[in-house]
Amino acid sequence: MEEYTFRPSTDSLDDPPNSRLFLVTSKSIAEDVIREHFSIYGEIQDIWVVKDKQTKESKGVSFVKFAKSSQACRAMEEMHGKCLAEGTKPIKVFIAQSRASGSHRDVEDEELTRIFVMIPKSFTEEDLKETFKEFGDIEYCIIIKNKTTGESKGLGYVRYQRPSQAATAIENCDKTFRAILAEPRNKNVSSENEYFGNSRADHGVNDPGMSAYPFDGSNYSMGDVRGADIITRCLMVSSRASITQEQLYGLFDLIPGMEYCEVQRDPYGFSKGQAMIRYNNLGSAIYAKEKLHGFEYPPGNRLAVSYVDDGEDRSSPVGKMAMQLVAAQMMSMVWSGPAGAQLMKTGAGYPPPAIPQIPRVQTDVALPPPKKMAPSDSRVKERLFVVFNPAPLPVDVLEDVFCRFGALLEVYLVPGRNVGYMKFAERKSATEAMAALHGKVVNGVKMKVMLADPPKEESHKRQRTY
DNA sequence: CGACGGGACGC
DNA sequence: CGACGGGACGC
Repeated sequence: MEEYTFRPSTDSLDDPPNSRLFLVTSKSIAEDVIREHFSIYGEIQDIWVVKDKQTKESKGVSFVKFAKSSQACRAMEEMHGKCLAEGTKPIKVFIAQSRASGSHRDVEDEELTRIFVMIPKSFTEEDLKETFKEFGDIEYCIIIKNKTTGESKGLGYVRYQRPSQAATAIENCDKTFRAILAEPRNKNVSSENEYFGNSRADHGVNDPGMSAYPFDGSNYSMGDVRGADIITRCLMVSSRASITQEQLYGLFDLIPGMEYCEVQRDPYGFSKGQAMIRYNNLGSAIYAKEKLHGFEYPPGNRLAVSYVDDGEDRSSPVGKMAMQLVAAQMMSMVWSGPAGAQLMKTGAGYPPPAIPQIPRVQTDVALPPPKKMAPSDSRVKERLFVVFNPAPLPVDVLEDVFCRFGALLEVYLVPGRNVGYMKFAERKSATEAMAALHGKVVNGVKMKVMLADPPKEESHKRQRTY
């Protein structure tokens, strides 16, 4: 263990980065004079006038620690070259070198005015400028692109006129941009990089198309549209393997509007492998039939879904034709995707019935309906640690499943491992997701769902500037 | 038992 | 030229 060392709680040396000023003044300038002139720029956490140990005389050097980098930068910009008292020399003001660096070279504006951001691939340089101009005068914006295809890499630089503007952007822009100060271009890779070439650019690890994702239910072709079919809100599900009420409910409830679900039982209480499902609207029933007929659930067990005559009055030929017309339109829409939906909208003269999302998950647990993800700048209140067997589920499936308990912030899969983390903005959402999903199977993948241990406190190598 | 990311610029 | 002190009481 280390010796006990005193760690001040308020100003941790240079936290946040670039929040401390280095002043060169006349030796007659005292702390109170500095405070007088600098406190208007923000919250001063510490002022230290360096003095000779013996004589106690000022060495004409001081440090001023602000709460924020933007405050320190502003003070530097405004105060550099000013005189703090009659007959004293103009002061010099710089951002202090970080204590650890050991260097006493002046920190130049060049290093303080350019930020590096992560942006959507669709962002143009104009988009970038529009987004970041609210924080200050932009000198230029550049997006890093693939040199051959011209495609954006989702990274950009924004150069501001002044350090305080760059600092303000880093402090206040949306967290999803991950804004940090850009490393200066010149002084590049020499010391801390490996000797073997570039590497590190593209680890193409998690290819979603290749992921171990045994069943997604999307490839099963639909049944023919036969005029003789009766179409009802009521469905019969047949399965050779026995399925519990809860499993079936969870599966068919993925389509909104289910109002009845019951597994048929024989006199001994065992499932006969048949169940009745009813939806409160025809569209959902049609959709369920087309999507779940032939669906493998559990994996290897193909479900058969058919319409059941529910005794509803269908005697009117007009009514029957209308229903079948609706059914045919919906199926063509499913076949041809959104374009078909557009055609139908204009062709039929009335808006199509709402089509639920394609069920992407099959699971042995009844899931609540999906909820919105938490805002991306929310604080992480709880993390779940999930172990997958035999292989991780795709991120989009995990988002779909874990978001249903609310406040899901992010899904992170550890590359090359069968584990991942689910970040939540609410503790309750996390614990409810854990209670509902631990030990359960989704798309053939069994999950262990536990509270994550706190991340290991690594040395603050990567400094964040907010 | 399984465990902690992501991001760098043709001079 | 102009660069690194102070000093502490909890889960």
